[in-house]
Amino acid sequence: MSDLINEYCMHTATAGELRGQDEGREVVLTGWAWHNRDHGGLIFIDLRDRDGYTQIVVDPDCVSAEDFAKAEHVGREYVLKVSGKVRRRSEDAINPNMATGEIEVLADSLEVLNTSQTPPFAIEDGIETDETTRMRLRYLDIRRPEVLAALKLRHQVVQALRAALNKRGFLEIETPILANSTPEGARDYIVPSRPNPGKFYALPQSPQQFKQMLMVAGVERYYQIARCFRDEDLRADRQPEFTQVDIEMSFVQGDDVIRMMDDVMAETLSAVGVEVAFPLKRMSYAEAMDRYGCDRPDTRFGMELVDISSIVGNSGFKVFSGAVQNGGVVKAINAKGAGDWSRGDVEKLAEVAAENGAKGMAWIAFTTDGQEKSPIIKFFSEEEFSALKDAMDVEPGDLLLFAADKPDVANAVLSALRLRMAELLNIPREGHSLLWVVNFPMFRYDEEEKKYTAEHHPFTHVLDEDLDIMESDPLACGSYSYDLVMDGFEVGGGTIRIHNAEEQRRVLRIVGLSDEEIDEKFGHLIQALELGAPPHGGIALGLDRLVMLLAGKSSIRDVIAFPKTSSASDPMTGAPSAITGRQLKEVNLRLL
RNA sequence: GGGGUGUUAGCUCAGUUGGUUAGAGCGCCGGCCUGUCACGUCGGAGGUCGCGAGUUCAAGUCUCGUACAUCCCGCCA
Repeated sequence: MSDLINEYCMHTATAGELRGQDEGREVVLTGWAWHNRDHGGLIFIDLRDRDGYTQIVVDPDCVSAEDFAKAEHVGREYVLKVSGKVRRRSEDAINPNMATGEIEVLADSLEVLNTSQTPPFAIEDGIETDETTRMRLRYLDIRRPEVLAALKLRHQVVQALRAALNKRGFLEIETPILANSTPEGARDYIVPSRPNPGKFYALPQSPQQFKQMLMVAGVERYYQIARCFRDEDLRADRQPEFTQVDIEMSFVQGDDVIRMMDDVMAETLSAVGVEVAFPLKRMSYAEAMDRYGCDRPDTRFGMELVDISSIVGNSGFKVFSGAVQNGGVVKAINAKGAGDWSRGDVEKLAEVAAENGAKGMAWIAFTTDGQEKSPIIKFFSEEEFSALKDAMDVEPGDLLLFAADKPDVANAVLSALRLRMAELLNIPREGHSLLWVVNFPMFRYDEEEKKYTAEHHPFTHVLDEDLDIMESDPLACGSYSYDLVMDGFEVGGGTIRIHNAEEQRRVLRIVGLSDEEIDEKFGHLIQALELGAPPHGGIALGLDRLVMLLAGKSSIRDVIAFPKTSSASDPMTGAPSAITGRQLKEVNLRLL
């Protein structure tokens, strides 16, 4: 393989591969001039390609006067072809900070393949240039080693996943990009159909229905590196188009897919040098909510939520006792190391609580010199306060933060505070922590829409033991569902699907569809289930997020070759842009 | 749709209570330099302070609006 890198092209070696053992080799290198150090009578050019860089020495005794003159005028990012001999550097000239620092290439000829304007930002790691500028000239940005490294890592992850799936008998199959609008879920990107005036395709939010059809088709094991589209507002970890590793398999039940993915992920992470203990730990959705207030907990640190409703539920502090009496809970976290914070700094945290729906945020500080500070201690009896301290494992230097509200609000508030405190206290979060969060509830109740919706999606198989209570008590139904959580991010999610047409109808009725709507919108799916659908299930990995975390980046833009800005535009190409009146007319559209 | 932050030289930033000709580092251009590797050294150029209004004798600085970027909430089955 490595020999083939230097075939079919101008160079005979890459700038990053030369070492001491290559001494004496006659080589031709091509690449970009990174630094040009002109000493008057001797010129050093660092020549960079995608592998690394090598120092070129241009000595007037070894090249023609013409080539030496060319070398004097080589600017940043000039494209060069250099022939010469690999030479071991003298001891005092060895650069230990450079992979190729033991050698240099003494040029015997130099050709400028192309000149370059001076780039607006340095082509090197660690720059702080505004992202818009980098994205406008993304091809320059990708020349920077750290950006290219992220794309290389992405490639390795994809290849490792493919290898792991291939050897387990999965077939890689492509599904349509021009698909149908889905009635529920995110907003679709829509594409007008010229031969069908007034009708539109939708770009797929995921190949969900197609992959289920492939199972009905008898493919048995399928995967796809699938581009997906959602027309919703962006975030650091959300782009309008993103990539899922979409996986589906037949004749599975229960935790079969989880067990398969444990092996696939073990092989994939190992291939990129990340060692994690497999099989991964599993945690029920209920336990994740209870301990972390969140269905995608970052388990690299503690500061877990503690339910203290039974301790303070009858206390004199009306906020706490009132919350419990109204069916709510009182939970708290212990932020160790924040006990000496100023009152002002603590009160600022209340903003985080408020953003997440809290009406206020109670706190108790235990200073390192043994004092207890808080506006609320006076409301507790000695027994209550003592039991509280026991429950929260209090020591001097601790700060307790409380949330008293409906369970979902209290969880959301403390989950956000937990993450914020980890950040503010610089709690170490090195390495990676992966786990499965399993058994999500099948339904949740949407207060605004006044109806039930599917927690994962309406194709999820209800737990066998809950099938009988689906209509009578939907919220009590569990499901065969699993999220792969890594470092506090959902990097994958899947379910065992419904393969029984009648169960599928029942679920769709519960989420508010009439029989007519079911036939209209999901008729093809129901029919497929009626034509011999095997039991099946699968998962989709968020490739961008997975690679982002493995690359240690904080935005998926850093692991996408050509990402979009937060307004979903591309500064390089200018997309999206206006189209001509003729184009509009051809697809029967008129702008408002 | 809402909130926070930002926008000054090619890049990263500073710019005091509103007050003379808006600064620095890096980069760039020119000269010198045979062992540098963030080369060194001497000299030089480079600005519609995002855009538009307003207040004022006077606006980079204050007010309002707006554009773009970024983070978050809503949204993302």
